[in-house]
Amino acid sequence: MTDGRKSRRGKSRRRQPTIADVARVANVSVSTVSRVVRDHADVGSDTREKVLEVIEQLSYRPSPIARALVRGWSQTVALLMSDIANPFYPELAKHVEQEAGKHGYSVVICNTDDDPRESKRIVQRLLNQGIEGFIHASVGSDESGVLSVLGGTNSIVFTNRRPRSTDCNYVVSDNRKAAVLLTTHLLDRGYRRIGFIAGPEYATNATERLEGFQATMDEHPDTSALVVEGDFGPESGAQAVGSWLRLRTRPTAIIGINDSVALGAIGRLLAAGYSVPGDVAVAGFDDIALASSPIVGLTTVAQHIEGLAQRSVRLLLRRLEHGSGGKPIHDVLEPTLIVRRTTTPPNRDRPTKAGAVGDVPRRRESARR
Amino acid sequence: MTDGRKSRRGKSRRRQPTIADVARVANVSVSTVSRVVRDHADVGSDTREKVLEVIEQLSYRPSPIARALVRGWSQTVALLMSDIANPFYPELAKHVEQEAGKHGYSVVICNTDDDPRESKRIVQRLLNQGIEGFIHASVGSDESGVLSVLGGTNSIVFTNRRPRSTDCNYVVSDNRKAAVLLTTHLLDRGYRRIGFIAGPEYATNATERLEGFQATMDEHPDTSALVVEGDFGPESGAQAVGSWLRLRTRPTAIIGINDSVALGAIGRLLAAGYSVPGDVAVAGFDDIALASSPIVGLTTVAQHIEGLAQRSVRLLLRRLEHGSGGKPIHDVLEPTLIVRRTTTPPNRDRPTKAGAVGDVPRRRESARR
DNA sequence: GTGAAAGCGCTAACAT
DNA sequence: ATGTTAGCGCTTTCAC
Repeated sequence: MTDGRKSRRGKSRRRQPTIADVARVANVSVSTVSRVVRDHADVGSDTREKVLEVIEQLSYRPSPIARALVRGWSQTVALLMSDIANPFYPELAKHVEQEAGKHGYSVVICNTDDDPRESKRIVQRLLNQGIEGFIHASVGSDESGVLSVLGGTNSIVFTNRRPRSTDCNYVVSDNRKAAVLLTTHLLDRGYRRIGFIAGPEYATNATERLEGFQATMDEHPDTSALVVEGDFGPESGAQAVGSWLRLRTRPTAIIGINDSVALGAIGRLLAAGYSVPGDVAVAGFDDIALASSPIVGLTTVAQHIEGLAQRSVRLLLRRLEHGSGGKPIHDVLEPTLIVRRTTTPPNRDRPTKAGAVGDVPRRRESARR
Repeated sequence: MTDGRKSRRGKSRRRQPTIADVARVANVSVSTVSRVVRDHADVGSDTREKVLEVIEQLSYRPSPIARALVRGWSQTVALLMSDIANPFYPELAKHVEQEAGKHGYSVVICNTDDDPRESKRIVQRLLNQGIEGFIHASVGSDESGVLSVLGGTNSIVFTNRRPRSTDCNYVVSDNRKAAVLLTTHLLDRGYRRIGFIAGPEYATNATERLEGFQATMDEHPDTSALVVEGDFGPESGAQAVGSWLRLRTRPTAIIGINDSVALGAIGRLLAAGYSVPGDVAVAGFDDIALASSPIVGLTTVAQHIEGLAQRSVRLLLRRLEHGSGGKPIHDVLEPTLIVRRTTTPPNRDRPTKAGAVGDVPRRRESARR
């Protein structure tokens, strides 16, 4: 039964033309068509011409699945992150997607919720679906689990959060230094009692930032540091502020483990009637888009999200395509301090009377009503 | 040559065990293994036991590629959006991903930049990679192009923006009504001169909102409406405000086509020395997470992002799995007005003196310094 | 330069 | 209940 017209699955998908169809119509063999498609040499120019014509006419396109089956790859990588709702990640994802697209790869995006079991499951499922490579932007305690499922370290690069194992490929920014820059800035501005809203212990970017902060504070005996732990969401920023508000000796400046947390902190401060930066200065990390909005004008340390994304993708694809080329690569980018309004009080000698985020000299009395 | 040990490609990938390996070790046929794997009936419980054991032992996992090839599907769908950096989309994506994951599907996320040519290319590439279904959250003028590449309407559902063609499956919210609700709210609050920062004409959600706005304004002769067009980004909000600021008769309330635009508008207002809502009220659409932050407290109309996502996914999977079950489905969700601070001036009779976003009664004089 | 044929790893008739 | 076998659409030796 070489008819080839077996009954198909229930779906009445219009059958796509196959390489065999092209071959038949063009009156050549499938291998010739295959050669043409793959731009292989050894094809008579007139033959090639004709085949190309038929391909066009039938609007044939090679099946990626079949190709993947026989060649062993799928041109798809996955981007793992703890929470896509955290603004940092979409920005990262955007650039990852762009860079991967340039190389003909698609990107699957997955949330891990920082749950090790879930991460493992996700990786399994993705592997099952033929995903070849992974960019993990949120390693936490799931590291070894993921690595074991992957059966190695050659199809994954970590970014944003450095993995524990030094055996892995990763692209991160120098978080410790970022914290040093930021803390120094605050100290220079005269702040002495600084609150630090830390991240979870399993996240190395968080612990490195905390370390940089503490080291810097330790160098200045006349300062005092308050540290509370949170996750990376705005809520934990709000909670931290809530706990500090009850203290007699509140911090005069606050650092959030990232911009989202800082924003959460600011929200809570405003809600409680404090002005930022009039009463309390606030800063974060990452430089998400919102940080530069006049609404907030958040002082922060830029992570160069685009660079992180591009380098991660390139590194991954290199690994994927040229195999395990020797030692793992560790790419560490320089952070940049960006000073904005939330650490720049209008009058640095005394708190403002009415200050609030967005409060600046007025140009007119009012709008018409 | 049934040896099966042909020389593999350059990559020294550790060969994964195949179904044949399992069959050999377990001393059964491949079909039996296949049956076990697929949880098919007609397998002796002891045989099944043994096979399972071998599978475990060899840590065998069926190749998704081969499976996709023979079955014709890949368990992967794509989510198309104009710009993942626009906060609305990550929130949508998150829920889409969650819902799809529940059904064993992965989601590929792609940016179209609202570029018809690019959209078409993307869909082609994805199709080439074996993606089965599409959720298009940003149809614009690319509709017919995409549809033609897809060769039909059965593997795509539109959401967020209604497609032109009524032949398509879509899940959207009632944007016209949303605008009516919002405009009415503003009118009720006493605002008469209202600026509307519209979206591009190719986006139906934008035009529907505009239409609802204008219809409502038309019902009140004592009002005046200003409309400028923008895209969906904060920048266009800022620009619109910029242009209105030069007018003698500025709007006293502003509606952004979405929350991002509204935020951009607020930013510009603050930067120019106006207070929100003291001098100008501002509102948006969508109710992104940030809208509810105390920093902004943005009045908006909720789109119920989660519902949109869930219904879209379910509809798509139903279409994908049960084929073209009759007529296209049009799912329209009810919007909800959410009134917050940006349309609730502290004192409604006259503009406040020092008001600004985040300005509320203070509890203490100041923080210590 | 071109074609025939053997798979890639799996599923689904069709036997038995 | 289990095995045999013919493909899925493509790539890739190996002949001619």
